[in-house]
Parts: sequence; structure tokens; C-alpha cells
Amino acid sequence: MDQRVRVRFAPSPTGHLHIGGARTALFNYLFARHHGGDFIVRIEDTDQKRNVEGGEAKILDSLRWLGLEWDEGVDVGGPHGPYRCMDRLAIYREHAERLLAEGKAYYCYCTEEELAAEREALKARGEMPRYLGKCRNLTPEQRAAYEREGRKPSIRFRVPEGREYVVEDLVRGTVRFETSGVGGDFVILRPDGIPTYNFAVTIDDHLMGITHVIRGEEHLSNTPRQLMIYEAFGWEPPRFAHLSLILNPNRQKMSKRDESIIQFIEQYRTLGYLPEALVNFLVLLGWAPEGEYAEQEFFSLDELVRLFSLERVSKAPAVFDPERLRWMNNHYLRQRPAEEVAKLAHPHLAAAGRLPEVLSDDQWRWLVDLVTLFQEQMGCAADIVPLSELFFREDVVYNEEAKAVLAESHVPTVLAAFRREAEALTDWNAGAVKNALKAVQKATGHKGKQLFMPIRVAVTGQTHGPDLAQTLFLLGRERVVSRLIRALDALATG
RNA sequence: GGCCCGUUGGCGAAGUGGUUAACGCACCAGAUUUUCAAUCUGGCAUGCAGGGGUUCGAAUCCCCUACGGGUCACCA
Repeated sequence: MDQRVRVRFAPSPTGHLHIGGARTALFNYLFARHHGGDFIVRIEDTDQKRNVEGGEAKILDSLRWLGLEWDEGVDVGGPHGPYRCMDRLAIYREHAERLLAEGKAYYCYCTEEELAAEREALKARGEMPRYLGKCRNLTPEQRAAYEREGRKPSIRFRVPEGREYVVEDLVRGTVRFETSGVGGDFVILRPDGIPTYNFAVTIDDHLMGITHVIRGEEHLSNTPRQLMIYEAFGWEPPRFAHLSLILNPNRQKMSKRDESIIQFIEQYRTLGYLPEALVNFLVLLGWAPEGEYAEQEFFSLDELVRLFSLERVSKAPAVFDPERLRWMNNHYLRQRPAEEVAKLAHPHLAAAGRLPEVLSDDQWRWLVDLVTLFQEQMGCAADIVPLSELFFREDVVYNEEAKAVLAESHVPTVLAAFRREAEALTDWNAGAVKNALKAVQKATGHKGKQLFMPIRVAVTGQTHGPDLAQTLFLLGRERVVSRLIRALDALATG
């Protein structure tokens, strides 16, 4: 590459960073870093109706959390600013006027209602909805008349007729578009002076020296319009790479209101997913490493920077598999010190009313032990809540399987023996509890499953669970003994 | 409807003319562990949406059909 690579991520500040946006940002970031180029973040805020207060800050925050630092852009500045469309209005106006002067654009006085009616009529006749070019050749008199009516014009780009525009897409290959299929002359500047996406994006990309446009597939059909604009200005267009969509587990496009899946990075963050897990998961959505790395599942950001290339990006849509994300996050969670995971888990336990917001030293140590107990089973930090339920509940509920275990004849003997041992312990700690279990084995002659299951079930109500001695220790002597007594009573009364 | 794109096991997903069709998840079976988890080993597509071609040879190239998706705005 004879030119320094410059790519950008250009979200609109409509709220939180979406999974799809995060992947696009990640691919841009990796591409830039791989080639030693620049990664720019620009805010596409030209739809004022959809802009959300604070949306920009949230998106930037999520990007940083993922570890995707940018070299230039909003809030870090740079030589090609401003990096927010709404701060660039004069630039768009100036460029639109240049097209106007050259006859490559014209004023259009149609109202939105009129245009909508036109589209409807076309659709009703089974034709492609498009702009028919009503204002394409207005005489000065006609224009004056519209002006007198008080109509404010938009500016439309004059689409060349009978042309073909070819996108040499880096992931999709050669894609051709007939000019007749793009929907007619399109608006570049609205009556209020705010540009439309297609206009703003090409001017910004050009002025910011963007060399590669890596974005979602939904923009593929916008590309010919942008190509026309590059052509009209005599600019060389960048290379394009359109990433396939991310589908939900039902193989449908993820819409923002899709309830079947958690879609925003911020939500994963609060649930206790780790950024490296998200990055690792996201990059595999439509990209696969080459050769010997094809079998590898886990990649660090640095490794990804080294391995990433657009040639390895798939055209096929990627399916978002939440189970896989959990599995991946579990992998990274297990590598973290328990203290860190405990910090992530604490807010969830507090929110569930199980622990205070502020912990004493003892409570903190207890929490760390609790997390250690469940760490290898956690898909995310929030999982601690359901996993640790039995530690916070007074009543133990026995399911059928549990009842079957308790019904065995040797159970009362084991429970009673363990109760005696538990009550006699001078110091209640994990090691002591373990010894107590050994003592019960010696006293009753029951061992293994025969020994552990009755106690586990009586105390936790479950036939599955983490290490018993540790569980009993964390439960605390009082709770253990009272549950043993209750189980014993229940068995006695039958 | 026009134009674009996709379709590999229960699931995700490699594989772009010649491989026993990777790998992971899930599942099943053994091993280990005084229980439970974890861990380890092994098993798991006679077939790549369906049908036609091209070729000595096709998941890989071409055509048709089906299904799924994108896009056709003064949204990005």
C-alpha cells in the first residue's frame, strides 16, 4: 500500500453502541492497526430527530471500554476536524453550491407529502418507487413562483442517466449498479441546510483522507450514489468493504427492538462480560484467521491486529450465538483473579438485595470465597445471583431427585453424625469442615456418594453444586445445622 | 416487484477444483476426583438447500428452483 491507511467508524449518536456497530468499529480498528494506519471516529449526527442526548458519550465510552482507541476524531481532535457533521454544515453548503453552479445539482421544491404521494402511486402501479425528476428542469419563473409560495427548496443531485457504477468491494467482489436502479435524483441538502447521509459521508471521507470504507452491508446500495458524488467533484473514491449482517439466533436481522437478544455493548458490560471476550467473540462474526490459526478460538487484541485481513472476511451473514459468547466470556472470567470477578459480581448481589452496597472486610472476604466457588461456571458476573441462591435463602426446597436421595435408608445416620460433628467444631473453617466429613465417614462407614449426597441435598436441596466442604463453610454453621435438623425432622415424621 | 447477497452436522463455523469435510459448542461413552464441578480420552456430516450441467475429478465453477436476507427516504 503506497498510501497511509486511514479508516473511520462513523456512528450516529442514537443511543448505545450496538453489537453490529461494535463489530464494524473493531474491524476498522484492526485494519488500521494492522497496516500501521489511522483510526478515526466521526459522529454522523445529521438526523436530528434521532439524535439522543448523551448518546455520543455512551458510544465513545463503550468503544474505549472495548479497547478501541482512536487516533483522531471527536473528543481527541485531529487535523481534519471538526469530527461531528453538525459542526461541518458550512462545508456541505459550500460543496452543494459548487455542484449547483456546475449544473450537477438543482433545487427541488417538492414537499415531503408530495414525494410520499409520488412513491405510493408508483408502488401501486407495481413500479419501483423513485423520484421522477419533477424539479429537474425548473425555469426561473417556476422557481420564483415556488419561492413566493414560501416553499423552501432542498438540493438534489442530478443522477447521470444510462450509466453503470462499479464497486470493487473488498469483501463482496465486483458489484455493478445501473444508474436507472438507484431511485432517481436524490437529496443532498435538506431545506434546513443539513446534508443527507450520502452527501455528508462522501465529503467527510474525502476531506478526511479516508482510504478504506469498512461498513455494514446495508450501505452497499448507497455506494453508487456516493461514487457519483466522488465523480462529480473529480475525487478519487476510497476502497470499499461491506461487512455482512449479523443475524440473531433465528437467522433474522437484529433489529434494535429485537427482544430475543441483548444487543448493546453497555448491557454486556453491566452484566459482567469482559471486553476481551466481546472483542474475541465479535471478531469471529464474519472473520476467520488463516491457516494454522484457523483452529484457534481465543485471540488477544494484539494477536488480532497481527492476523486481521479483509480477505478473510466472509460474505455470508454471521449468526450471533449468545451461548458462544457466554462460553467465551467464561474462558476469560476464569483467568481473572477472584477479587476482580467479585467486584463485578457485587453490584448484582447488591441489586438482588443479598448483600449491602458497602461491604465489611469479612463480607468482602466471604464474597471472594463465594465467587471462587462458582467462578468456573460463570458465563458472566451476573450469573452469581442464580448460582449462589442457596446461600441467601432460608428454606431449602427439595425436588424429586433430591427427595429420592433423602429417602435412602442410611441418610438419617449420616445427617445425624454430621450434625454432631458440626456442632462440636471449635473453629468453623473449610479445612475443619472437611475433617468433620472425614470423621463422619469413619463413624458411619459411609463414604463417597453415600456420604456426600445426603449432606449436600439436605443442606442445599440440590444434587449438583460446587465443592461441598467449601459450600458448607460459606453457608455458616448455623444455617448448616438448622437445615440438617429440619431435614432430620422431615425424615422422622416421614 | 427491481437490483444486490447468502444457504456446510442439533448449533456456531473452517474449507474457493483432488483432504479421511478443520475447529468449537452441545450431546454420548469411558478415565480421574470420597460428592459435585472442573479436567482428560474417545465418539458424533457416506455428505455440503434441491435439481441440472462443466470436468478425469465439485462443498468449491455455470444454470434453474426453493428458502433466508439487504436495499430501493429530506434514516444512517
